[in-house]
This record gives sequence, structure tokens and C-alpha cells, in this order.
Amino acid sequence: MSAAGAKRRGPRRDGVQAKEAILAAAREQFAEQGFEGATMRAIAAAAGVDVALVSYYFGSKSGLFVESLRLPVNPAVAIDTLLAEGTEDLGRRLLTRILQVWDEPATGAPLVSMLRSVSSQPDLMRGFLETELISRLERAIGGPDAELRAAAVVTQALGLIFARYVLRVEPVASAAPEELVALIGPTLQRYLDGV
Amino acid sequence: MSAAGAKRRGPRRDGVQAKEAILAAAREQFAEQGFEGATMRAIAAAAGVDVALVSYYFGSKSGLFVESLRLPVNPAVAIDTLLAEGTEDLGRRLLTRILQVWDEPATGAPLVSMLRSVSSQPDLMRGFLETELISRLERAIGGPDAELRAAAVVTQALGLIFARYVLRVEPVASAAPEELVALIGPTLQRYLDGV
DNA sequence: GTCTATATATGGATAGAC
DNA sequence: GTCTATCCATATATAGAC
Repeated sequence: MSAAGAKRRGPRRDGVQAKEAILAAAREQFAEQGFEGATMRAIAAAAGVDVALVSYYFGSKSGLFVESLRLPVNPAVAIDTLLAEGTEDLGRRLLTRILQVWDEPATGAPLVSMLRSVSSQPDLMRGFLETELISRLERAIGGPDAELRAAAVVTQALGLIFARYVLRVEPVASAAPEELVALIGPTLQRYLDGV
Repeated sequence: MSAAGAKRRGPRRDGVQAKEAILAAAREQFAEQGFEGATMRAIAAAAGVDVALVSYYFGSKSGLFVESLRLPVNPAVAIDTLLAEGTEDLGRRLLTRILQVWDEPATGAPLVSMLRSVSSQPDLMRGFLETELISRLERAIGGPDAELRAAAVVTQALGLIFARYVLRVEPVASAAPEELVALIGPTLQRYLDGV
């Protein structure tokens, strides 16, 4: 039926849904290559679809990543939302939001299981942190050493999350969110401000 | 107790070295029960030796832990050494020491591989962090919320270590130690001081 | 009810006998 | 090198005071 040369258009007839095929290919590519190493073109090719379809279904590479891991929230989008509300008091607001998402079982549980498996897939998280979180924060805060300061924010948040939700170290694990915000929020703010 | 009443003394005659037997038992117990859950009495019993021998060979539970994981340094001892030099500028000194140990391949490599496997053994690290690091820092700094502030120090250090040595996130992974000390040292100091 | 005191158990560390 | 005995710190339980 399909003409030789040009790709055919219209719905696939092999019974495989394109969206599912892309997700399957993405999981494989992300696992093998890490977030940065995997390319949308390679994923599309492996799924047997056109690259444009990936953007059509998932909006962005980070959106595809989030859905491929079945994560409940997209950290990149969450950061953009916070930044859109201005940079004032960003440290506390950022931390408050982080604790909200991770404390809520419905959203936190998948994140914890994702983080648990990170040690075996360091490339995956490194790429995501670098290109989706650190560079986003860097652009927003500016100033000298913006990249290093943005990365410092990530180290503090990562360490808190790891201690509270994965290791469950006391008294961090059962501290009230407000206590943690009061103690650690200013740290994030200091990194953001560049003191 | 042995059936005859008193335990026998003198060297073992079963050819198994007591030290090795203790190490083997310790690895098993630590893995199953975590650091806090494992008891020196249980380890000694499993090894078929008296409890006192464990202290004799390894000095302390944390010493046994360190040797059972073949770690190059004992963090608890390292902290005590730093504290013995006073609490002045402790944040920077602590961070400087951490970076020295982890940056040096001979000492850092075993630590990294240990940290990689932590996700599958959260009890192990939780117990060690709580009873060997956080409580030590807590006693040294005192003041209100000393325990939470000590724990905050651990979250920042842990996040930095995880980002720099396990995930190798840039620009944290290739930043100069002095840069990191200048940026993050004050954070540790703030937690220690209680602001 | 909450708070304090004392009892009891557990577990780590040390000194000294053998 | 190995074991006995003991000490000390911590955690849990119970009883009585207020």
C-alpha cells in the first residue's frame, strides 16, 4: 500500500499505539544512554515513528522523561512556575514546594522509588539535573558564578531529599516542613543571591 | 554459655581466626539488621567469640563497621579529631577535610562504591549517620535544635558528596575544592552556629 | 491527664584476671 | 588472646504525686 520513497502518513496499521511505542523506546534509550545521551531522534527511530510525533505527544524531552519514569510532576515545569512568580523569597518557596510534593504519598512515592534506583543509573539523573534544573536556575539568578550557585542549590535540596525520604534519617525524616523551611530555606536563598 | 559451665580460655583450636570470624559475622549482621539493629553481642555470638574480643580487635562498633566495609577512614574518628581542634571555623575545616578524603582516589574510591550501594541498604547508613555523625555533632555544638542543625549539616554534606562523586554533576564535579569551601562552608557554619 | 521518679532491660566500652 | 566482671549511657516501663 505505501508508496516507495516517501514516508506514509495516517494511522499505523500494526496495532501498536505510537505513544506506547515511544514510551517503550524512551525507557530503553534513557536507561542505556542517560538523559543527555539519549536523543529524541534515536528514540523516534527506535519506536518507528517520526520525531515530530514525540514532541506532539510529550511536548518536550523532559516531558517524555517524566512520563517514561511515570513521575507525577515535572521538576522543570515546577521550577518555571515558581520563577514566573518572581525571584523574591525564592529559597523558601522552592523548598516549601519540594516538601509538599515529596511529603504527599501520591506524588512522593514514585519519586522516592525513582531516586532509589539512581545509583545504578547516574547518567540519567546527572543529565536531567544539569540540563533541566541547574541551567534553568542559572539563567534565572544570573550574576557571577551563577552556574555553581545554582548547582549548590541542587546539592542542598538533593541531600535533604535523600536524607528525609530515602534514608529516613532522624530528626530530618519527621521534622515539620516549616522547621526545615526555616532552617534550610535561607541556605537556598544565600546560594541564589550569591551573598 | 558452654555446657560444662565456664567458657574455655586460650587460643581457638578450630583454625578459624577470631578476627576473620568476627568480620564475617559483622558483615552479615550489618547487612541484615543495619548499623543500629546489629548488636556487638549478636555479632560475637554468631562468630563464636566473647563480646570483649570485638572491642579488643576493633576498638568500637564504628571501627568494626568501617573495617567490615573496608572503608579507608572512620568518619566518626575524623569528626572527633576536627572537634578536638576547637569549634572555630568548623564549617570550612569540616568541608575541606571531606573534600580531601573524597578527592583522593585511594580513599575516595572505596567510599564512592560504598555510597552507590546505599540505596539498597538504607538502614545501614541511616543508623551510622544518626548514631555516629549527627549525635556527635549535636553534642559538640549544643544550643536549641542542636540535633536538627547537626542533621542539616549532614544533609548538605551528603548532597554535595552525592552530586560531586556519585552523579558527577557539573559544575560541582570539577569545581576546585577552594571554590566549594568558599560557597558551601558558610552554610555548614550557619547550621553549626544556629544562625 | 501530665509530670517526675524509680525500676528494669539493653547494648557498648573497659580493666584486669588468666 | 581470651574471658569475667563491671561500668555507663540510653531506652522503655511502671508507679505515684500533683
